[in-house]
Amino acid sequence: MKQDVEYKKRELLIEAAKEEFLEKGYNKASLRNICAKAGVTTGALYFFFKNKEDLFAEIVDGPLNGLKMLLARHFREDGEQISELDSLSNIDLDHSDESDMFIEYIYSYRDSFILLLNAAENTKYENCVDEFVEMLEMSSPMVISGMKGYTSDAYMSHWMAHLTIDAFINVIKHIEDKQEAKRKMRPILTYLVKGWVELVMVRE
Amino acid sequence: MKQDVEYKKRELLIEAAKEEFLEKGYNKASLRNICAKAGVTTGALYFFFKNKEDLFAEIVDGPLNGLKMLLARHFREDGEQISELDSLSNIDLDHSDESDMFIEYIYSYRDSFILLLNAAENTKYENCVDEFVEMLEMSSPMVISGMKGYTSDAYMSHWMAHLTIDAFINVIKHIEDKQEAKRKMRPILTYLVKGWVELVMVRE
Amino acid sequence: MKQDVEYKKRELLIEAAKEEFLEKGYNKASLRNICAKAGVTTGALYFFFKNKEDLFAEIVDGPLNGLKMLLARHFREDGEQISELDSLSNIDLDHSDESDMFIEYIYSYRDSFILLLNAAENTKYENCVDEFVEMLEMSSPMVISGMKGYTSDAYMSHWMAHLTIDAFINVIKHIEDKQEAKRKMRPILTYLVKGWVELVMVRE
Amino acid sequence: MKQDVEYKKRELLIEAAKEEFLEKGYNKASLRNICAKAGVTTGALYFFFKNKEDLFAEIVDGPLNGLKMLLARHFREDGEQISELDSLSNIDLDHSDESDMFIEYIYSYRDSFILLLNAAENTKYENCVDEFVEMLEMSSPMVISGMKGYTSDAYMSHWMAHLTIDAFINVIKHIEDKQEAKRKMRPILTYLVKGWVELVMVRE
DNA sequence: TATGAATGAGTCTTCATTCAT
DNA sequence: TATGAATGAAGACTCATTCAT
Repeated sequence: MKQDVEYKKRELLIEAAKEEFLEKGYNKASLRNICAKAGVTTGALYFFFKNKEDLFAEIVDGPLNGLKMLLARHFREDGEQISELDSLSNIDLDHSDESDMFIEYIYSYRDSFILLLNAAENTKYENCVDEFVEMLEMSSPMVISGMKGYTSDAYMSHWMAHLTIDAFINVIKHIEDKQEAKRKMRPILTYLVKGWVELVMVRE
Repeated sequence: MKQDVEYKKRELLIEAAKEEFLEKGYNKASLRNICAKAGVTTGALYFFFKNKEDLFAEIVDGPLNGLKMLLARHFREDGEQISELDSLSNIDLDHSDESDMFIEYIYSYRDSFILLLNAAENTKYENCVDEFVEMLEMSSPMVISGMKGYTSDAYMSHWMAHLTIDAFINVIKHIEDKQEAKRKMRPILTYLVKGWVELVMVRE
Repeated sequence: MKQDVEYKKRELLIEAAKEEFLEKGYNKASLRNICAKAGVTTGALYFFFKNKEDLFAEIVDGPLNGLKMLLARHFREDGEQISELDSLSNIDLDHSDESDMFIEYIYSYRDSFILLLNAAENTKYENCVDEFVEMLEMSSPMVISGMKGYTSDAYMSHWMAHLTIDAFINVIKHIEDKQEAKRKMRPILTYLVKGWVELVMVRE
Repeated sequence: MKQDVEYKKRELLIEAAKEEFLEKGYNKASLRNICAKAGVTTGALYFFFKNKEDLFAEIVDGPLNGLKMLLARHFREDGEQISELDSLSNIDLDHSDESDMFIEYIYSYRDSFILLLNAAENTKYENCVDEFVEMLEMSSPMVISGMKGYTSDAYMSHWMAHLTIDAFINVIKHIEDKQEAKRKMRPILTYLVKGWVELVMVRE
């Protein structure tokens, strides 16, 4: 009973924080406002969270790590799969399933990801996008070098990684409906895969 | 003599402001700090500039408008050129010259553009990128509808515009050397043009 | 115990504010000074009060509204009483009791009223005197038109209202002792009532 | 020629100052604004006027002193006249001519007097009204004591002086047209004179 | 758990005034 | 005469954070 109430206060704070951070960004967001919105006192906030950054982290950290793990696993499996191919023509250009999975995951925490993308300035998360770019960028040489007769162009690898991540970000930011997002993502991804093949892969 | 000194103070303020805005973003940038860095009193800043936003604008507005005008002219000319084509195969995939010109212009005010891209939150410029996306997005239907037998896919037009602008932004943000930037931009642009042709143009 | 101390700080702020506002007027009054006088930090003031105007209002609003209600009731009763008269000669020229009552009320918040009269420039209260003039001015036609054979001169009504209110204001401003104020007010009021009868009432 | 231009600047400053002081009051009036309105630089203002207070004085001091002198002369003559009376019934209740004269004078500098009445807070002129009250208050005993068998009630003398001055002030503040002002003032003055006779004069 | 009073450094901005030119 | 750059103190107000209770 008591616990319910207490738990609720924490939840209320997090919901209020989401709103405030989203509306004003990390810096301009006011803890006072958040407390007021949540109908809670300043002190209470500091019972549940260490400080402003911690409050932000609480909203954002879980989903972000989840996505990182998902991606890491994806890249691992991708590497294993491709290393079994022996011809360029056998590459699977259709990545709809993976794309759908990512969208599925991200959209179940869309609030948090929107926060990460739009309201994380002056936070340790402000460059989190770069991490994803880097993960993608790093994975491609491993994948490609697994193929006979091919090596990857470092620079193009970087830029394709950027474009790919940006494509996801654009979808996440501007399309609210999950199914719609999946649908829109697929053709874009097909185009991007062609980019990887044409620009990044170089015949030795 | 005197004039030199006076002129210098304004310049010093602008230089200090660039540094501070870049380092902390618009919001967190402190006018006190800027004045201190410039070796000037608070009042002096308010002699030269109306307020914080005006100081930021002074750094950023000129270059931004210049680019807008450059782009507007480009799109106009592009439309005229293409409308004379009568076959898809005649489309010029090489946009190196235009690309070089944009890079050339942007890099002559790179400080300002970096500020616009990284430090314009809570400024009237915070969505300036969207304007460029929109300009590009809007220009493509006009260009394509000028070609016999083709029409443009609205959604893909939007996403290609996004990717194209993002590509430029990535270069501007991460490559310091102008010539290097030009060199890197060319193949990316070629790839992007292919995207426009493949994804956006639809046979009627 | 604790409560005493906390309560005191708010009180201290209000007392310091009264002093400062009185001495310098609303505009020139400095919140810093007020806090210093009260031995409190700037933030504390903003915990208790929303802003400068709110601090002023806190001192002044209650007493002012009280007086308005008192007057409203007085005018209502006055109207009822007089409407029962049928001859000018029956008008009661002695308003000592009402006068005493108003003085009594006002002097129990004299600080606040002095503030309203001398230090409310640039405040929403700066024209509060006019409101009282208007109340008085509006009430007289109602009263007079209730009497057979008489109507009121609009212009004289306005000026008598002004003089009447001014008479009270002069007393409040310059006489510190409540009993003294009552005593001084009475003959003045008698004279003023004669003015109402002679100048404002017109035989139809 | 040159002098014309220079003279004009001073005039422009004074006109701009009148506007600004009237609109914002002495404190809130900004010298910068005044200079801007006048199309003149800050330095120029300080060539013509010593400082803010001096600028205000320049607008207000002449008319104010003129009125003081007018009043002083009036009181002197009044004293001489009345001292020749030997009966209360011979007192002239009609002061229209004097009233008209004061109104005439005041309205030829109405801007300045409005400034004195509404915008002189924190100025050495902020209590100038009191001076007039005092002049009037002081003159009446002299006048009355010149009459056989009468003496004046000090307190009532003070309050009648207040009411009389207030009556003028109300007219000046709220009636724009000079002739209208004269007309409105006359009956009020008649009433006030009766007050002086009834309340202030006491049979020995 | 939670309160809420209090901190104090910090924010942007405005101002009357000065002074070398 | 007049400029206009520069001063520097002061203005109201906000903030994340702390702590005795």
